[in-house]
Amino acid sequence: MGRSPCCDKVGVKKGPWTPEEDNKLIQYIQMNGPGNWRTLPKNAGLQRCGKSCRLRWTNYLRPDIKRGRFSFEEEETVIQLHSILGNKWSAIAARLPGRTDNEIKNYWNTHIRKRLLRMGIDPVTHSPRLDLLDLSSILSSAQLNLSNLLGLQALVNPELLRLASTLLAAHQENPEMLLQKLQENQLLNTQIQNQTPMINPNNFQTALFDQTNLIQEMGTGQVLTDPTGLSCQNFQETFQENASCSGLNGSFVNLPNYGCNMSDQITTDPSDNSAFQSMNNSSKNSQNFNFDSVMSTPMSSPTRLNSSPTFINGSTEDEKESYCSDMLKFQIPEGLDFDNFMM
DNA sequence: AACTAGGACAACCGCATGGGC
DNA sequence: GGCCCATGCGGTTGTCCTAGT
Repeated sequence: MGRSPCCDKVGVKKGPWTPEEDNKLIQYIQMNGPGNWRTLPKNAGLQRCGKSCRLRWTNYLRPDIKRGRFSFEEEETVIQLHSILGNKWSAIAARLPGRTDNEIKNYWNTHIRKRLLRMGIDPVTHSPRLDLLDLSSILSSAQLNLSNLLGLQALVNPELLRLASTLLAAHQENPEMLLQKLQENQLLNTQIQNQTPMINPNNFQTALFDQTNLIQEMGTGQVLTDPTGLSCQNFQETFQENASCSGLNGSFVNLPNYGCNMSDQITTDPSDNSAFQSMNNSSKNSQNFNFDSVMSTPMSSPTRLNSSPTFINGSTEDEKESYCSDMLKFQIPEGLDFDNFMM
C-alpha cells in the first residue's frame, strides 16, 4: 500500500502566501494552537495543505523568529556548528535562538559557503583546499611580485598564501620544477585533508568555546557566556551523535582551523612579532621546497591587527568580509626586509 | 528604458522517523 | 510486529529583486 499524500492535491493552493492567508493562520493558531496540522487548514478556512501551513508558521510567522541579517557572532556559530554537525540544519537551528533551519540553510548556501570557497576552504570538510584557488592564474599574472601576493592575502587562507609564496619563490628559481610540483597538487590536497588538526574530544568543548568566545570578545569587548548555547551535557550528546553518524568511534574529531589558531590572532602588544617570525622562519624553511614540511608545520600565526571593530546585529556583508579579511592579515613589522623574507 | 544574469530567500517535495493502534 | 499517520528534516525549485549591460 502506497503512502497517502499529505493533503488532497485538488483545490489546494500553492505558491507564496498572501497577507490574508497569513492573518488567518496567525489568528487561528493564536486562538486554538496548531493542534493537528492536517485538519488545521480546513478549520482555519485556508486552501492550503497542512504541511504548507506548518512550514509557513514555523519558518515565517512564529512570533519568536528573529528576522534580518545574521550577526557576525551568529555566522561564526553557524560555521563552528556546521563543522561539528554537518548539514544537520535543525540541530544547528536549535542552538541559534530565533533562527530556523530553513533560514540557516539558505544563509549557508548563499553567503557562508561562497565566502569559505573564496578563502580557499572546503565548505564541506572545512579544510584548506588548494584546488579551490586558481594558482595558475596567480602565478601567471602580469605583476608577479610580492606586493601582488600580499594583496591576495585578504582573500585566501594564510596557509595557502604561504604555499603560494613558496611556489612563487620556487618559480623564480626554477620554473620547470614549479610545473612539476603543481602536478602534485592533487596529491597535496590529499595530504591536506589528512593533516587537519586533531583534538581530543575531552577538550573539544573547551576548544570550541574558546574560539567562539574569543570572537565574541574581539567583537564586543566583553566576555560572554557560552555563545554557542552548547551546554556540556548537550555537547556530549551532540558529539556522541555526530561521532556515531560519521562512523567515528569517539576517539578523535576534526576541528576546523581555517589556517589559523584563534588564540594566536590576538596580539595586544604591537611589538610582539613572534607570530610573524614563525611565518618568516617557515618561509625560510620552505626554500628547500619540501611540501611535507610546508604542510605539516604548525599553521602560521597571523596576528590580529590592533583595531578592535565592534559588531552589532545587522552588520553589513562588507563589514563581515572586512573583518574576516582582517583576521587573516599578518602584522608586518616595520623595517622588514622583504628580500630577506622571500629568500 | 529594456533586457539579462545572478543573488536571495520563501516554499515545495520526498523521504525518514516515531508514536499510536 | 506491522501498518498508518503526523511530523520533522534536508535537498531542490520557483519567484522576486537588483545590479549590470
